[in-house]
Amino acid sequence: MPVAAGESLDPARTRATILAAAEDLFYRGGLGLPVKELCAAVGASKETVYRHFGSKDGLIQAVVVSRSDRVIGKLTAAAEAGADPAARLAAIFADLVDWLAEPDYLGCAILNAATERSDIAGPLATTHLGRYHRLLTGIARDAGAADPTGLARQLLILIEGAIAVARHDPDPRATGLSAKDAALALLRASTESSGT
Amino acid sequence: MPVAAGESLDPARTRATILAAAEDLFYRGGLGLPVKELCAAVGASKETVYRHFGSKDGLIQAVVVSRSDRVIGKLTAAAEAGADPAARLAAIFADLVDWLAEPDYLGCAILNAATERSDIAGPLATTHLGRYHRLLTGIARDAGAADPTGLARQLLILIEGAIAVARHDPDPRATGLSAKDAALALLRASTESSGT
DNA sequence: GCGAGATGGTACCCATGGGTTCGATCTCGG
DNA sequence: CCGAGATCGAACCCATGGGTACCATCTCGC
Repeated sequence: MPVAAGESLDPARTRATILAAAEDLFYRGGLGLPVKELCAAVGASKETVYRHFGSKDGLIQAVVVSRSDRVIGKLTAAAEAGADPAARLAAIFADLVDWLAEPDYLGCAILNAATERSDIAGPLATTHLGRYHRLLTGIARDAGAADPTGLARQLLILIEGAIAVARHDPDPRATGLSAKDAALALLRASTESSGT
Repeated sequence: MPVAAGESLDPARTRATILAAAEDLFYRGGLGLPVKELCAAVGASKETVYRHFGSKDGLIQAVVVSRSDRVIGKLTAAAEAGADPAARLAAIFADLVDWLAEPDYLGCAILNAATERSDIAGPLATTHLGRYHRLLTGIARDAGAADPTGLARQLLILIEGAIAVARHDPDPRATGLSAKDAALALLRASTESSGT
């Protein structure tokens, strides 16, 4: 299915198609994927890819940014769903558990990219984790935690830890549930000691 | 400093030297390091490297196995140092904090390798985390936790989470300390609810 | 001192893969 | 209906890097 076969020949759409395919293929097979294979998968020519992204490094950067935006967006939505902070946190961890248990789960795409290409993805990973931490801090603050940023740091550690461990775990669901239990226990402990 | 310049020309020693250098260089720059550069760094010829390790993949495998053995060994020693379980756990996390704060800290070499070459290092990472979990389970059991394997899973998540987050954190020490606090809190909670 | 095995150094082979170029084709706005 | 821009496909260029071959040299045990 070529990018522009009988279709609208829309550059923006072409770019989006390539970006989506790259995001998927890079996640599944690593950033070492040859551009040629990406082209074959998406039915695009190398010239088109390089016209839209300049270089493979540019493509990698675009992929990571896109991924981070989507993850944070989805997370923000999940965090706004529940009424009380505990429920919102539980919702976030429930989503996490489901994700970890997916058969083609392969860890955090952003941190994976940072490992493979720290020059490009390292700073993006820092930004990503910063956004993540800010989001969790909001929840911790709403819950009335004594030290919101500290609790948020612990929650972030639990999330990323579960993401890392589940990848090489025979029972990823159990790992996710353990993280969830720990998160709720820490939230409880943090709110008990201070005022409601 | 060539491997066998005026020295003992001992194959085992040569192998160990190459392995140590590869472990260091792979950690700092990733597994993409050309064999040629490793040779230049250690003063060995490619022929020697390939005679000892067969292929670059063989070298990578040997490096990861070596690293896992050393980490588990060091950890076992740290876990046997303290008297009571809480102290042993605190010692493990204290070491962790120091490690995370090192200037050239770059995350867990084994999980990094698994990200770059899951075909080789993936199974080794699973084994590594299994060993880690077993070790923590021992501590949790000694501490009288209600669910030793569950608590151990949480502790492992905290450790690996801190390792992952600290890598892209402007304040890695704070991240390590947060993980330590969380670990001790979870240990306390887990032992309070059951009998001493 | 002498032969076997280990090593360094170098040159080499070749597959891979990023990036470019060019011509033919297609779509769309004017 | 026609030109501008987008696209495909394929050929091409070239740097990189894994792996091999060869040779001189060195060490060590006999």
